[in-house]
Amino acid sequence: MTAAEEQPGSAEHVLELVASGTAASRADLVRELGLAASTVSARVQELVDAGLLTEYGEGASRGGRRPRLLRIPDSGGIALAADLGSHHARVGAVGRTGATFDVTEHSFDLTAGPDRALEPLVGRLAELADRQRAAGRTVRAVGVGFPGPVDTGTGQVIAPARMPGWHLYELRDRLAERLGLPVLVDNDANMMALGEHRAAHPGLRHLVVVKAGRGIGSGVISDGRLYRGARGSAGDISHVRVDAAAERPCSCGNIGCLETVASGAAIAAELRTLGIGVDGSTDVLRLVTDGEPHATTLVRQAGRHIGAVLSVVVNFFNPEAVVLAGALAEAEPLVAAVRGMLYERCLPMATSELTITAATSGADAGLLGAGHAALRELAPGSRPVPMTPAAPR
Amino acid sequence: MTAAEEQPGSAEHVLELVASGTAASRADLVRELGLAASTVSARVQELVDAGLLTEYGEGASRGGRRPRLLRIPDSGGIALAADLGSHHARVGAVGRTGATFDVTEHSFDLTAGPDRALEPLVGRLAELADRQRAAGRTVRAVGVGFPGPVDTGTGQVIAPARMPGWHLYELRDRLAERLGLPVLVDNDANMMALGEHRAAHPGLRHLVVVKAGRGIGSGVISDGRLYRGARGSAGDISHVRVDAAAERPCSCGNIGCLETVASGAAIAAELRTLGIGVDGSTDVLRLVTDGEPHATTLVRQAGRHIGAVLSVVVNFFNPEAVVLAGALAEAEPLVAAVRGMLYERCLPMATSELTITAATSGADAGLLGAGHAALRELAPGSRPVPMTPAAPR
DNA sequence: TGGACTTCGTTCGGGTATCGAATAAAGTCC
DNA sequence: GGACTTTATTCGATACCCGAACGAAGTCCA
Repeated sequence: MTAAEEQPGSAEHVLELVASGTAASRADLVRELGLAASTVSARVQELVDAGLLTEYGEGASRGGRRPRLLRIPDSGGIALAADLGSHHARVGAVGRTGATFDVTEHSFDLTAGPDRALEPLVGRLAELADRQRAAGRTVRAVGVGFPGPVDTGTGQVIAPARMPGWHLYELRDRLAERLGLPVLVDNDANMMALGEHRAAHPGLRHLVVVKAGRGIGSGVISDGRLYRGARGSAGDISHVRVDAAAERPCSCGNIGCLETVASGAAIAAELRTLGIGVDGSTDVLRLVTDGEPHATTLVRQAGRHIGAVLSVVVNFFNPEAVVLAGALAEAEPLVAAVRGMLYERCLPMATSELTITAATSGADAGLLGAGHAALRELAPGSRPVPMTPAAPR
Repeated sequence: MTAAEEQPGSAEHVLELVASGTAASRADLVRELGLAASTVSARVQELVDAGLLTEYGEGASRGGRRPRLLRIPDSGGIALAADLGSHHARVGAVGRTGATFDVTEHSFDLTAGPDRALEPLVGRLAELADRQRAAGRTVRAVGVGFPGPVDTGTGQVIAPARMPGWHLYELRDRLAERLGLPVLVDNDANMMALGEHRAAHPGLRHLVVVKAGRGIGSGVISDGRLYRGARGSAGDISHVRVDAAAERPCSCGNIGCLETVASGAAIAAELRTLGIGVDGSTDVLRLVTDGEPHATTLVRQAGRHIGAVLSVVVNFFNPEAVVLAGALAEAEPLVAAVRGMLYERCLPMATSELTITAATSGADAGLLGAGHAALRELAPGSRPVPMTPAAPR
């Protein structure tokens, strides 16, 4: 069972079941969807005709006629995806199956403001699109994860800390205009949550994905869908007050935020005061894996702080899993510290069946989520623009 | 627009729109449901025939034919509701309109264990049922709010603190058996959340209702529906660690929980050490309204502690409203302290349109929620048991 | 080796829910 | 007193889904 709660039998639902590997034949779909075999047969035929689904031979018999296997052809449509960080960008293509193609990482300066940052990004994406088209794949949409708040209704960036010039920038529309493709923009932690959910934990209904990198953010999956909250700011744990952060001023204008003691940026700053030269959170990670004691201590402490905040979240939200993503999540001490804190502080009922783990899709989680979201939202189960003018509901 | 996300046009949805006052005529329903007028007309006719909906004259013209007003007759079915506390029980009847009838409060000892507590409860409910039937109303179901964790699947109580003998007690089935009616049991904070949502804030999608009484609990409405989390323990904020609680042992077996410094029980205990005789949280409330300085200080401090924990919840969950319910919520200093804490600590984005308020349905919130939930779940829009064998889905 | 049974998939007739147009009823407004 | 609104119902037309029947392809065992 997939977690998504769509109309059973919608084209999107069928594609998702096949893409995720949950269903590989019409008979599987009948079981998963709970619809009549005749209905499924008709729906599948439509999708095959539309080129969104392909048959490729037959599977093993289970005591009767062999099933005719279904697959999603990557030629049926891919999305370009970009996972933006403040100083780097990861760019690649994502197919409906969850496969990624042609993933590259570039250094790239978001803090220079939209005017300076947009060009290189558009350039990378346009080149990627060309290469994908040359490989015979249809580019249907673009998904972008941005390291700051995004108004998903308008596609504008909202008051990101430490990134002057971006406030109210219409990132979605500008990219769409330049690339000639529909674009979806969302917060990077939300994209990661979507990616980890689809790639590593489909089936889970309630999931919190924490991104611990230069900054700290989290994306929330509730009832199998991304939860954004009233104003789209759900998932923020970065600006929770932590006693250990005392009076430290935070980029948000408040004091004592979690971010000031547990983010990659904070740890790097602390290491620099100790005379250890580090640049970003990947440097911090490297020091930890090399066994540098100060870095290890600081990372472990960061994990404790994050765990303390998450203990409130886990008691309140009672998720099935907490996934740690971002550069620092690759540091074992951080994961261990979070685990310890959660098991110590949370109610047994909340942790007894809780999975606490590092992201399995690793650095590509954000990319996957962005690509998936774009395909789902912008390239639904039919040709470019369906004739029906967006059913009034 | 109501927040509930049901099949548009389901009998339940229609009844809810009428009950909440959102729709008062067929034309209103057409607008709200987005269905064709003919469809709505047919559906309404069915409901009128079934006695679940009544016409009562005509409304004001809006420039054309006058609408024929629809109303939910309370004779169409009510639920018995009980809001249980550790030392008292509030019992009453709830109609589909949200009206309450014949509400009474009894002292009653849950801590004496199920065998001693069940009889009086059954007695009260049976008497109430008799009176309601004598008044010409059909009793369709029973809803019960229990002050502790409940497995809503089985209707069993789960390991409640300080209430020996209740673990795994099949409260739902025992009551159903004794009363001869379908029974719904859930945690009291959940019931309160449902009640406040329906009665005071329909239309809001994301809502946290905090019950501050003898204990502290919260109920969460997400996407217009009660959110229970993976194992049904969502909404717990009582056992979050608070620095001010230091090493105080908590009923949950851990130390330093919010409950040990901010619950009515904790405040009462503290007052007793000061030589002030108090019994329950209503006593505490009385002292505060009388201006007793120690009580006021303690309550204000409790508000700060609760607010500090809620600030994490508000940042993370980004609700549209935080509603304070339970006895202590009637103390102004507590509400003020929570407000202050949230505005000070949360992100502006999370609080700029956040409503923070005391429960408007007051002491009846839990009753209302229990009644509503029972009617919704157990007495859907038709006669006792529909012929269709619970559509396989 | 050949039936009996299983699994997979399609075809086809029928049921149900909803829609839209036509119609009627009742009122407002100038 | 007509022109236009709003409300409500009636009546085919339609889309969607189901179930039964059937065909196709395989397994299993005597």
